[in-house]
Amino acid sequence: MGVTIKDVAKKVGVTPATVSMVINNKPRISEATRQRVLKAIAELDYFPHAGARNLVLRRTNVIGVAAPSFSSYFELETISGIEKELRESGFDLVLYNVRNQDSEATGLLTRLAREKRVDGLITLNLPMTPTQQSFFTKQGTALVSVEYGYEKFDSVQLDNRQGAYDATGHLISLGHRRIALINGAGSTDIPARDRENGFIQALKDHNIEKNEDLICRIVDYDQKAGAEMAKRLVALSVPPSAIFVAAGDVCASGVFLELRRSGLRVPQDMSVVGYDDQPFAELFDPPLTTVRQPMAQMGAKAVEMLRSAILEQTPHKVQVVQFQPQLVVRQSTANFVSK
Amino acid sequence: MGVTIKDVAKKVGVTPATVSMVINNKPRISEATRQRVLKAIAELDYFPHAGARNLVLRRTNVIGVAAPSFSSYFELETISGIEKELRESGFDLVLYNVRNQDSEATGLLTRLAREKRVDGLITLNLPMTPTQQSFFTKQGTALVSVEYGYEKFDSVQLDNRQGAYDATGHLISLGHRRIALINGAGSTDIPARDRENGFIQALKDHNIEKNEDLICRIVDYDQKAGAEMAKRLVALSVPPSAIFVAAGDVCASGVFLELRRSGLRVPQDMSVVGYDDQPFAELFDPPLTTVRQPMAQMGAKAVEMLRSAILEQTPHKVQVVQFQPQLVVRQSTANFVSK
DNA sequence: CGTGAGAGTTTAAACGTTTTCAGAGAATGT
DNA sequence: ACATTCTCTGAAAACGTTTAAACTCTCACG
Repeated sequence: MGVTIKDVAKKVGVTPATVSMVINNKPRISEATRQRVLKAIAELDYFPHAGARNLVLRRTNVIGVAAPSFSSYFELETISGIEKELRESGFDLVLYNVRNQDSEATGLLTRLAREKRVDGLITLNLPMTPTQQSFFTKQGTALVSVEYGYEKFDSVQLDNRQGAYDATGHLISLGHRRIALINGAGSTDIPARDRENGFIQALKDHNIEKNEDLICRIVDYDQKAGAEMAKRLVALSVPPSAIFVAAGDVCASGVFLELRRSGLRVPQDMSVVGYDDQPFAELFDPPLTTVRQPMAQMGAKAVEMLRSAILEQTPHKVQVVQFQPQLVVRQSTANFVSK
Repeated sequence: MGVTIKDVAKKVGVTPATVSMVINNKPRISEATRQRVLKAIAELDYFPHAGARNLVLRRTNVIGVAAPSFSSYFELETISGIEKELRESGFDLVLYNVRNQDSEATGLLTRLAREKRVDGLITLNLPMTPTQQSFFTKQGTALVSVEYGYEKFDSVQLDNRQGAYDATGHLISLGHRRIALINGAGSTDIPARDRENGFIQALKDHNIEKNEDLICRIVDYDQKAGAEMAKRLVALSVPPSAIFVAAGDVCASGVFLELRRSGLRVPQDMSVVGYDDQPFAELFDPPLTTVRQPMAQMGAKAVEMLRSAILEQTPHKVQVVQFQPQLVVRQSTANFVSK
């Protein structure tokens, strides 16, 4: 059915080896035959069979991207960056939606790697158990992790501590003293932990006492959870004057909804800061002050690191690159006014 | 480096053929050897090399998804549906972001197909030129198109006409007579054309005269374009009392912004209907009435169709499946009140 | 004219599977 | 005991490439 390298070889009156050398730009081919081969390739509309190539070259020019979901802006934007960068280096991208974190994840990813379907892997926002990690190191799989950091693997990280520190600092500089935090709670959620540390550090640096009543931890980062926590905070005998929703903008939207329901105005009655700078953050009423993360760049960087890890033959030296988030001040935060 | 089928054959004291038969559940293997082989496979941690398999089986168990962008909710949700369904049938998914519609797109997609990297292709929201189409038919590539319909290919379509008809009908039933339409304009944009037809049909069915001044066509479906058009509509000597933003919710958000800027309240002064039901539509102030499309289901259906197209050997019979959109009424629409 | 070098091409093995066909025993029937 | 059938396994070719090594020219040089 398909036209093979033999067909073009026969047409030109030459062996497959020669054709192969032309295709791969090998040096010792005369210009005359090169031209004839190229012509035949064009005429026959020949394309090399990727699978056959894999087999002998031991590489696929495919890299895998694994993430626990594709539904959030974070993943979307990062993947977009990855895709673009990959395209330019001639790689294909295969996507893996790794739902639960244990067996299934391992199964899928290791299958990718073991079956030699991919040359390398990028994990996105994906916590790995020690077992999983050791599998990949043992297997020698090239892997770079985005967001999470691991001892043995390259990673592209965000300075979550700093992001939270800046957001909190912004509120403090506006005069707020009672600042609530709504944050993620997962035990494996390192980013959430870092953000919390940044938050606490900012308070400490301004001699504000940490108040456990004002710290909310949620498991699902959705609108509903945000609304619930906002309700709880508003009901406190002395409610906060500002809320930092480190759990993300989606969650912050829930906070907005609940505040409106309670008749509180943003930012006059309550300042709110989000995290992520999702595209809709600007559409909020009022537009949300939030923390932007350079995701497309991170994706591109991850690809760059992965490529060099793949090409490298000397034992790999683990690299960590950290990106800085950026506070985007909009209209959901205002000076504190005492009542 | 990697452990091959030969290694396990040797360990068991049997030939590779036997191991292969065990792996593929071929019938005529004695239970005893089957067990020994399985044991050896587990002990050696053997996984078959995907590339080698491709080569002899002439199939990759990979399908490609091509879309002009991944940034919109539409693509995201559909891909999610595709991924899930694919996973269950043991396929991998490779993503192609096909930016411009001409040469590059053809190049990428045909490469995928010609190099036999994929068993089939799903195009998402991707108009194809006749040249591109004929390439795939000639090549015999299994392909199903989502959103766009083609004579020669299976497709999963949405009844855009009906969606627009319902949205418009909703506004009419609320008493609106001067209804504006903000719609896409691309010459290849069939969905936009269908929505416009649905809009016009609804007017006609209620004896409302079509008014060209109230029909806006935009090229970029973004916030800015939406805002601009809203501005234009508001400035009319007799402005509309309702706007149907068939170009999508993102665009509708621009309309919201502009209306607020002009001091007009939604829905008291202006009813607005969007299209897409993006997750943030519910976060609008007020929550947006819009048209929901069953994207995840469409993705799953596309996979199902593609799979049967791949497996089928008899000359393929083109199938078209149409899904119905659903109007989601929220608070951005209200009864018309004359001033 | 013999030798060596260099350029260009071919030969042949290899990559890791699957599968057809044949072959070796064991079981069955006569 | 012999032919026949059956069950299981092995041998070998095939899939479409790449590449090291070998080969064949042609040409320059002494």
